[in-house]
Amino acid sequence: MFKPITIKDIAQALELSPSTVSRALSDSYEINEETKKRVIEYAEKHNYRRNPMASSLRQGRSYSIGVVVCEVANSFFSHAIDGIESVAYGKGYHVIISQSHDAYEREVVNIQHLANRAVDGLLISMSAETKDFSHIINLHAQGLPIVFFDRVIDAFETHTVTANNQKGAMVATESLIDRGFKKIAHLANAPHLSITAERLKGYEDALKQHGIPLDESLIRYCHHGGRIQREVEEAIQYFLNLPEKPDAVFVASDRLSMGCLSAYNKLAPRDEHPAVAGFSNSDVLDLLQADFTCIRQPAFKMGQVAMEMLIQLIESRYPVYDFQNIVLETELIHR
Amino acid sequence: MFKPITIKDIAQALELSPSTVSRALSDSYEINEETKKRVIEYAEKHNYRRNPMASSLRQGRSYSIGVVVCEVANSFFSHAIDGIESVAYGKGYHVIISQSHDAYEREVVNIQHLANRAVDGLLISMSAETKDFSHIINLHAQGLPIVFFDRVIDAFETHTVTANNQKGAMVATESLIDRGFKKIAHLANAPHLSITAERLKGYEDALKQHGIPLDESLIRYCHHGGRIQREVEEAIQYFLNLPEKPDAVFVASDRLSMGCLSAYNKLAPRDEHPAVAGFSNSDVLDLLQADFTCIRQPAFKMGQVAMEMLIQLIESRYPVYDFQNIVLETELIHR
DNA sequence: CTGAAAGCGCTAACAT
DNA sequence: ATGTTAGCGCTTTCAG
Repeated sequence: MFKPITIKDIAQALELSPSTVSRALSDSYEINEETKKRVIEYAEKHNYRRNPMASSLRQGRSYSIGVVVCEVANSFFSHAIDGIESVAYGKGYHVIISQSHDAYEREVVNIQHLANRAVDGLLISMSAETKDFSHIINLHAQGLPIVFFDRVIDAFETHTVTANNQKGAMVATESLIDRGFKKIAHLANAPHLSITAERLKGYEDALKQHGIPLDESLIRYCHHGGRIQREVEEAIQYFLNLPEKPDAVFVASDRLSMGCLSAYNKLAPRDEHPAVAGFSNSDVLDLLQADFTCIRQPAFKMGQVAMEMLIQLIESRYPVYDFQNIVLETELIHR
Repeated sequence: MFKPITIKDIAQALELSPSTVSRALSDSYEINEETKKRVIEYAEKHNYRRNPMASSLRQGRSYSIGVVVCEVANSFFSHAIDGIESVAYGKGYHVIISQSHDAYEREVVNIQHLANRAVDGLLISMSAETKDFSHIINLHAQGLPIVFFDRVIDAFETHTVTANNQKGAMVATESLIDRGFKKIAHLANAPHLSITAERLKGYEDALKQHGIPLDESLIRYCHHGGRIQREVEEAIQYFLNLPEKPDAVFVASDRLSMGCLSAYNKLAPRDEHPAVAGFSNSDVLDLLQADFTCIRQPAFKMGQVAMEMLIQLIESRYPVYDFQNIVLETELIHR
C-alpha cells in the first residue's frame, strides 16, 4: 500500500544514524554542512516527507490548529478563514476547519474531535444553538489554548476578537432613520449569542438618540440563526401581520439578510417590501440587491488577529494571564 | 500544559494492563463485560479521549481523509462537502478541508501537506490553474487512494464522480434558444478543466441541433475560473464591443455567473443586459436575479458518492483495478 | 560533529 | 479473559 520513505531508510542508505538524519533535516547547527547537503538531497530526490503523526506524538505538538465556525459557505467566515490561513501558513501551522452548522451537537462532537492532541489550539466562533459551554470550559481548564472570534462567550477569560457590533448596528439603524424610515424592525439572531446582544444594543442606541421609542414588538429572534428558513419566514410573516407594518428592517447577520429578502419575496408583493440594512460580508447580496445597505466586518483582519493571538498562547512558555479583547471597527457600505 | 489522561493512567487506576484497557475501549469481544463497564465508566468520568496521533501511528491509518477544493465559499462545493461529511462521519472518518483558491501552488502545497500519512485518502476537485499533474500522479503511484469529483483528470485511472455536464450545458443552452435568443455567447471556465470541455460540447450540441452555426468569437475563457474579476470584466467588455452583441449568455459556473452579472451591472445599462443561463448551485443568485435560469448539480449526492468510493478504495484489502466513473444528472431550474 | 537509546500513546501478536 | 512485549517514526537527552 502507501508506504512512504522514513528517516531510517535515509539513514541506512547514507550510512548515518537516524538521529543525524533527523537533525540534518531540521537544519540543526550541530551538523556538518556537507552531511546536511547529502541528507537533504537524498530526501528530496526520494521525496521524503516527515510523518506528522510520529513527529507530533514525540514532540507533544501538532503544529496544527482547529477552527470551529458555524459554516464555511458564508462570506464572513470564509474570509475570516482566509485571514487565519494567511497567518498560520506563515508560521508553519496547518489549519483544520470544521463546521458546527449552528447545531449544538455538531459543535460538541467537532470540538472534542479536534481537541485531544490533534491540535495545539482552537479558534472558535460559537454556534447559535449552544447554551451549555461545558465542553469548551473543560478543555480550557485542561490547558488547551482557545481564542474566540466574532461570537464569543465570557465563561472564562481568554483572548477574543470581535467587530464593534454595537457601533455597527447603530450606524446601520441610523442610516435607515436618516433615509426617513420611522418604524424600524429588528430581525435578530439567536438570543444567547454575544453578537445578538451587542447588535440589539446598537439598534436601541440609534432609536434612542433620534427620539424614536423602542417597540419590543418590532424585534424578532431567530433561534437557529436563520439556518431554518421557516423561522425566518415566521418572523417576516409576523412583521407583515402587524397592524402597522415596519417600513424598514435592520437585520443582524448575513444569513438572516438572505433569508429575510427571500422571505419577503415569497410572502409579499414587491411594493410592500421594507428597506433593509444589516450586517453582511456577501459580495452577491449587495451586488444584486441595489438598495441593501450593509455593515461589513473586517473578516480577513479578524482571522489574522485571532490566529496571531492563538499562536501567542500556544508558544508562550508560561501561562498567560493578560488577555486581550480586541475590537475592530466595521464599515458602512451605502448604495 | 495540556496533559490529557492516557490509557496507562486508566490501567494503573483500575489495576489492569494497558492492553486490556485498549481492548475494552474498542469494545473487543474478548473482554469481560464487567471489566468493560468499569473501564468505560472510568474513562468517561475522567473524560479520556484516545490520542489519535498515537493510534494512527500504530495502526498506519488516520481515519481521516483530505478534501481539496478550490474554495468553500461556493454553494456547489459547500454542499458537496456536506455530502462528504455525512458519509464520512457515519463511517468514523474525519474530514480535513483545504482550499486551493484555484491556484496551482496552493494546490500543490495543500496536497503535499495532506498526503504524507496525515490522511488515508484524498478527494480532489482540480484547481482551475493546474496544468501539471505530477504532484498528484506521484502520490497515486505511491498508493494513496484518490477519488476525483466534479473537476477530474485522466492522467491515471481511478474512481470519479461528475455531473452530466454535457447534457446540462445542452439543456441550459436550449432553454435560451427556446426563449427565442439567436446570438448566444458562452462564458467558459479555464480551458484545461474537464468540466470546461464537457460544457462547451453541450453548448455546441444545442446550437447544432437547432441549426445555429457555431461562432468561435462568441466564446471566452476565464483562465482563473473567475477568481480575478478583471478577467470576467474583460470577457464581458469583449462581448459588449462586438458589432453584434450577444442577446444571451450561457455561463459555465457559479462563480462566473456571479462575476458575469456583476460585470454587466458595472459595464452596461440594464436594457443592454443579455439573458443569462448557467451552472449554479447558489440559492442567492436565483433568489435575487429573477430571470436567471440555472443548471443545478447534485452537489450533496456527488459528495456522498465520492466519499463512498474513496472509503471503498481505502478499505479494500486488495488493489482495486475496476474503477467506476459515475455521472449524475443535473436539474434545470426555470423561473 | 555523530551515535545509541529511550520513549511519546497506542495496539496487536503472542503468551498465559 | 487478561498480561507482556514490541514497535509504529520521530526527536532528544546523553555519551562519546
